[in-house]
Amino acid sequence: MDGGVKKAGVTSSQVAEHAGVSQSAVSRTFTPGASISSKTRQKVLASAKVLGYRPNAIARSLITNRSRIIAVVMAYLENLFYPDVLEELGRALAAENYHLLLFTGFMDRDSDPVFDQLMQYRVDGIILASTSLSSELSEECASAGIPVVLFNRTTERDAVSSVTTRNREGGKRIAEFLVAGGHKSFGYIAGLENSSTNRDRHQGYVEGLAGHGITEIAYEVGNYSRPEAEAAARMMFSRPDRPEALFVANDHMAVAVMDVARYEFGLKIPEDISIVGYDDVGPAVWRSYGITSMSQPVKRMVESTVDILMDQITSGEIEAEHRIHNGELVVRSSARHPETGIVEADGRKIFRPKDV
Amino acid sequence: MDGGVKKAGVTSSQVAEHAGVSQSAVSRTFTPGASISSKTRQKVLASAKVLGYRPNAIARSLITNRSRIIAVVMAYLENLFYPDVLEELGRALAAENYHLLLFTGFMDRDSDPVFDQLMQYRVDGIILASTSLSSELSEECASAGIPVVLFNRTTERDAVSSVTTRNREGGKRIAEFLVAGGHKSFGYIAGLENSSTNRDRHQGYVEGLAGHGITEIAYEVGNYSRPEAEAAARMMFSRPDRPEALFVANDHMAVAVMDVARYEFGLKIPEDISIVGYDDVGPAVWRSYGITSMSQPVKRMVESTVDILMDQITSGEIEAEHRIHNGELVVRSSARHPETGIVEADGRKIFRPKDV
DNA sequence: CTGAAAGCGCTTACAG
DNA sequence: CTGAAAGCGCTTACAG
Repeated sequence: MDGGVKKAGVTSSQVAEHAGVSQSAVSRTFTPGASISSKTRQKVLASAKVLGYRPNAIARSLITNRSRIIAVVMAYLENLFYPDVLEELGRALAAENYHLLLFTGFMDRDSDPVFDQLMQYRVDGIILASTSLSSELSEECASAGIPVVLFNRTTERDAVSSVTTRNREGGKRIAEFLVAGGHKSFGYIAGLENSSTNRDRHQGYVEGLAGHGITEIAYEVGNYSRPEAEAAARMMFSRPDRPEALFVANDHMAVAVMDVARYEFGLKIPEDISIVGYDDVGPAVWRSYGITSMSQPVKRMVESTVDILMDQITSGEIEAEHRIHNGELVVRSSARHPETGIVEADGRKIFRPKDV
Repeated sequence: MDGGVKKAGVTSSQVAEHAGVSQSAVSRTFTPGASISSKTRQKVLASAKVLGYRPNAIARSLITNRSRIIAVVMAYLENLFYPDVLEELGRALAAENYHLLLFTGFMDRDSDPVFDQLMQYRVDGIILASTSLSSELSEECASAGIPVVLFNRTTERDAVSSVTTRNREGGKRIAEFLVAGGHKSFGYIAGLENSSTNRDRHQGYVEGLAGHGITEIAYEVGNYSRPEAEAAARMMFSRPDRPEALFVANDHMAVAVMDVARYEFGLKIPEDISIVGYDDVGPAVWRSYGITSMSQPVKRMVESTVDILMDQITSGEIEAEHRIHNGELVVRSSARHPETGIVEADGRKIFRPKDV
């Protein structure tokens, strides 16, 4: 009965003694690429097994100055896009033998304490995947010599690496789609107004519509939050000039907007109103919603993110890099279809106008 | 231009030199409760600020034998219940000054490599919040002297701490509700058949129905996966003896089942079929689904989990503890309402039969 | 309250 | 290929 007492944890010295070799030999056995004879190695491995030895990653970190830990800051996970990203990150980092220290659940912009924690753990890299964290934080990290990648956002100054999709082109594509669908009046429900994703998507939408001589766009703000999106939708649908076509800045909000449209205003989708979203995530795919939505290729975005990090960690060079991926406008049933421009690809319907 | 070069990181010795005190004094300044004069403390703090010093948590861990890291193993995040839990855990652990090392994105039962990682980082505690991990793993951890809490599941032998809700009572309550609603035929769509949640919910359901002389229950398996739940629903709805009332083992599956019912079989909910779920999470609340569902009090469950962990860490005693919370059957529109037993509480409709 | 010193469990030149 | 030794950046008795 040794239950209840925390085992001391067996050390390399104990293994060394048991195997009749030096502590160095034990260390080399567990260091890939270290020079060690197979015979010694076998002896060590055998003893390690008997004693239940595992190298202490903490001690290793201290001396190598590498923690093999990547911090991921993700303020909220309600939007299924983020859990998706997180799962993919878990996979990708594990494949590189890195671990994921998650910072989530604080809902503020007060990121200084977070930063402090990151620094104390000497993380090897940082992924900022939340739209509501300060740009300062990221630059602070970068200037501390820790590789940082912004996921799905950028900062004004582009001193920090980022991975995004062509949000402006996405907004524009959506405008083209809605115009091609024969809609006459347009609206936009914004996300966080000072986020780069919202800014770019909105700008592209405005430009796209302007290209067809349309300059009036009904506008409400949902701040990427479900309740706020509902409120925005109520405002939008109460307008005397309720638009025929609505671009909602992400799917998380679009779902809420559709529910308000159907169950509070009795609107039929897409007969009474066409709705297009962004992210192509979770509920967007479900039959109840079937949202026509710009996709963001999560898997490739995550790959790029980890790529940049690994590059910077191994090279020691921190040079800002910006990887921009392409999305597709996946066509489902939440918006009227245009007569042309819809093609089949990978079993999905995609909007690809000829002139693009 | 020092960009590109990883800064060495300033140490306590450097701060000591700068402040003209011993390295011990610096350490004491950053150790809450250590005996240090306010004067020395101020000097140290000033120097630390100038130099940008932060204690190295890795070095601290090595000597204190406390990493202040809790590992959370959560195989998949698709079911919004888990991101919810994760966010809450992030908050609760941060409040205790602990950090969250997340293991996710591997979709198998092969948890041995995970275990190895956990051990190498000398985590202070482990939360197992995924239904697909082996019971072995958890006992292995426990026997290694690391506090482990199973979240939302139990094992046969109850040597490992757990936090759950009364799943059997929940299943029973659902049976009572459906019987009270006047349904005559019943079905069940199971989650992972060997998971404790599924076993208990199913058992309670069966017992509850048996109490009313009902022993025939149409049965399909959805394994807590969306595509499998869809397949199960198709089987269920194709039966000549399609049940009037269906209990789906969690909301994640219930959403999929509702979509299949409505859009593939043209069934009206709840007119043609009543559906009840479990978890009371995310989409359950949305108007498109409005699922009548047993709630699991995530916040309180998380509090209990962190509580148990903190107790065991500080006391050094690892004694299995089982906390069981109560849920409520939250009544919405996915199932026919009984004439009596529905009460209002906290602005929600709850099913609470008198004789319970 | 303060400092000198030992030591946490490793990695890695260095010399053989 | 191997071992003795230094050292990573801290905490914490110990003595004053």
